[in-house]
Amino acid sequence: MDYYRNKKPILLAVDCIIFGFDLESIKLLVFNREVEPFQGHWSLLGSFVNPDELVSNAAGRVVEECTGLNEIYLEELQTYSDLSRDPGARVISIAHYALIPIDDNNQKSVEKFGARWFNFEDLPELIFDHRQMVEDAFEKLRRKARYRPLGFELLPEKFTIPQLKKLYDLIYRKELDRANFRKKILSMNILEKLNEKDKSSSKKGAYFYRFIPERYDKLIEEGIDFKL
Amino acid sequence: MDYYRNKKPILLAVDCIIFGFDLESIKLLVFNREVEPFQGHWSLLGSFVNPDELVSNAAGRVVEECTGLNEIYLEELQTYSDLSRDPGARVISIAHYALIPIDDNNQKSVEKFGARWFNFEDLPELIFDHRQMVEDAFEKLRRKARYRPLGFELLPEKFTIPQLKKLYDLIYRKELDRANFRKKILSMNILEKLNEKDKSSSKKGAYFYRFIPERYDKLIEEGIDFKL
DNA sequence: CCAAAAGTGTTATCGCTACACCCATGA
DNA sequence: TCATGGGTGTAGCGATAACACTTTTGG
Repeated sequence: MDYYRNKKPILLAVDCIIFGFDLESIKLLVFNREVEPFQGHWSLLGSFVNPDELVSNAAGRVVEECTGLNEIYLEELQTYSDLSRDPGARVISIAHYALIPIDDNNQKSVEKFGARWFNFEDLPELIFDHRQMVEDAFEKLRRKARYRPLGFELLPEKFTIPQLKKLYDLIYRKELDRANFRKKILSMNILEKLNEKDKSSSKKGAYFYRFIPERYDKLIEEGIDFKL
Repeated sequence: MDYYRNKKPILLAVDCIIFGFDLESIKLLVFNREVEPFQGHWSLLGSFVNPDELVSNAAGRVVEECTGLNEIYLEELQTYSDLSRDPGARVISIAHYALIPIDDNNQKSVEKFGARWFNFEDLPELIFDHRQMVEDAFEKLRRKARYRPLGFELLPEKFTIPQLKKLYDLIYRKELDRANFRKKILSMNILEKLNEKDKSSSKKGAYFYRFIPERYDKLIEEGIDFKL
């Protein structure tokens, strides 16, 4: 309490909304809080911002600590500053959201760290205003997916068109037309077809594709309209 | 310096990128800094965030102090946290941008406050990273104008279609087609034609319109595509 | 052989672009 | 009457939506 005597400090934190995709469903990474207040409750991953680091670095640090990944899509969402959002102290949080393809590697890191992937449709109760943050982040993700091919950030190196479509079905919360989706995606010229099939979900099998980074980057600069 | 002894504090501020439109050109509100460092240089309007206020309130307060307006479009842009962005101290700034229709009333408030509208095409040098903030804000404005009819926030109650087109010409940095612009706008059903003409810019005169708030709000919820 | 998913083709319609054209009026 | 900016009409094109059809292969 000494700390508060002369000047009530504003503590600055980051919280990360970490989205993942395992080729089946969209997931959210949360972890079981180890400290009071609200020990044992589910929470987004967060941290205070160190006095000598960038805010974006603080967010990157949090994600890396938990997943082992450090070259992922990470973007600032917005600031949350309600006076009573954290009952323990006056903490202003700058929320960030991240996109991660879930694979066995980072699945392990996550477990070691004590975090857990929840189905996005079926989240547990979260502390503070974290639920609101998640909803805001998802809205932004949907919006942004319209003018930037964000979907790819959530997919592994190799993926099939049906898998990609599945992801967009979930982001847009509606079933897109198979045929039209395929045509639209292929017309963008950012995909390379591989000589390999994924047979896990059908007898015929679906060709794997990978995206061509140069084309992808070019597209982002030009700010293509990605309506599906 | 006592202050720094135990804990290096992070100071939290807001800076406001205030866009205006006077039916001729887009303008930016800046003011001549009264305190060191950089006294006498041009700067965005800003303030430290008080310990007991919302970040968004801090931004609203800044805008109101200077323009007298308090029900304007105001939105968070992003955080700027470079360690050396402000040579005087470690200040993290959460930039906001605002949209204001310029009229005689607020023109006066602005002058009284010692601020000044500059043509957006012809800005003076700004301190710190304020130039970067302005560019980021304008980019966001352009982006956002595509899926939300932001233009109206910059116009007075009554305006003509050519005036509205002029504004979009400037936002998109290209001359749109008169005929198509008109059709697109009118097809959205958010405008009401008035029985009054503006004769200031042509012999024939252009009808005034005003927008219908209910329709406008509905449109925003539905998230209409506003590509022009 | 058949069910089920992958992949291709076809058509009608909508919206956008690029114009050409008409209208009103002050100088 | 004519130059000027406001306002309207339309043909052509390209993208999209909807849906039918073909292909592949394990069970």
